[in-house]
Amino acid sequence: MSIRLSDRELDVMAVLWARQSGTVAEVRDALSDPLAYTTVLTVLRTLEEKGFVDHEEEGKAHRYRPLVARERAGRSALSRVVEKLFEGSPELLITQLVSDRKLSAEEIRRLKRILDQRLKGGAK
Amino acid sequence: MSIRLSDRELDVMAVLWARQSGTVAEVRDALSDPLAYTTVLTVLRTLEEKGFVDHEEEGKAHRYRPLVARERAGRSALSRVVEKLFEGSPELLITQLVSDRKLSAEEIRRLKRILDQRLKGGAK
DNA sequence: CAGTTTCTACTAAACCACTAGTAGGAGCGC
DNA sequence: GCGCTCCTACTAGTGGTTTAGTAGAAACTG
Repeated sequence: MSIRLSDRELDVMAVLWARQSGTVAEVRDALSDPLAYTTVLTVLRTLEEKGFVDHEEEGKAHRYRPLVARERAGRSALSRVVEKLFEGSPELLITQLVSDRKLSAEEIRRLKRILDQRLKGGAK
Repeated sequence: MSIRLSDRELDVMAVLWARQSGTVAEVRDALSDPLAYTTVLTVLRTLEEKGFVDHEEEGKAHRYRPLVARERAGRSALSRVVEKLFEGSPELLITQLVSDRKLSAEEIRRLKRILDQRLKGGAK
């Protein structure tokens, strides 16, 4: 089942993924855009409504936790991008990413190692 | 400058990228979802307003052409995904894509070759 | 305990995405 | 020419996203 997050929801989730959990005030402080307290609260509530986060009481405040892992959300987003913008070909996507030289030599070497492992143990 | 396409706009752009150009009727036929003629027209018009497509007269109809390349749109979308969902690390993204075993052994070998080339000639 | 701060719950307004209908022009078919 | 079809232009409604204000409870501050 695919995960769908709006831009702002994604910002908020990113904070929760990074910190494991957060109150409204904590999330608000961590966001790069200056938003009203109640705005952040509203976003968290809609995220909860959609089942992407949870909360427990902490004093009189609520502490929110992500219910979906960053990996799962990443997978979802990536599928969409591959599908719509890279003709369904992950290879094409990686090729473009690599040729855009956003990777250091060290990272490229690490990736080669990962590919090798996949080639060896990969089947199954 | 970053390119921003809504879901439906992306569907339409995908058709234009695939066919090089298209009239409203052609795009409509190529879309997988059954949309009203005027709906497709509206999407094309907003795309034009945003500067992502162009059109020329063709008889009494309009023939639309993409003004942005698929690569550029892909780059934009990918940056956002890397940023928000993979902690700014393209390497992490590729790692997940590869470990999700969406790639055949043949594709992995091709990728290794690309990485090698980047390692050799890569520094520019 | 009165004032201030901190919090949630509720409400709301602006904007955009998405969908499609209606009007009216242009051309074809007979 | 009359009707049918195909086309654009304009209009509009629904719903989601984003933002934030107001109300009122709870707790801290002196």
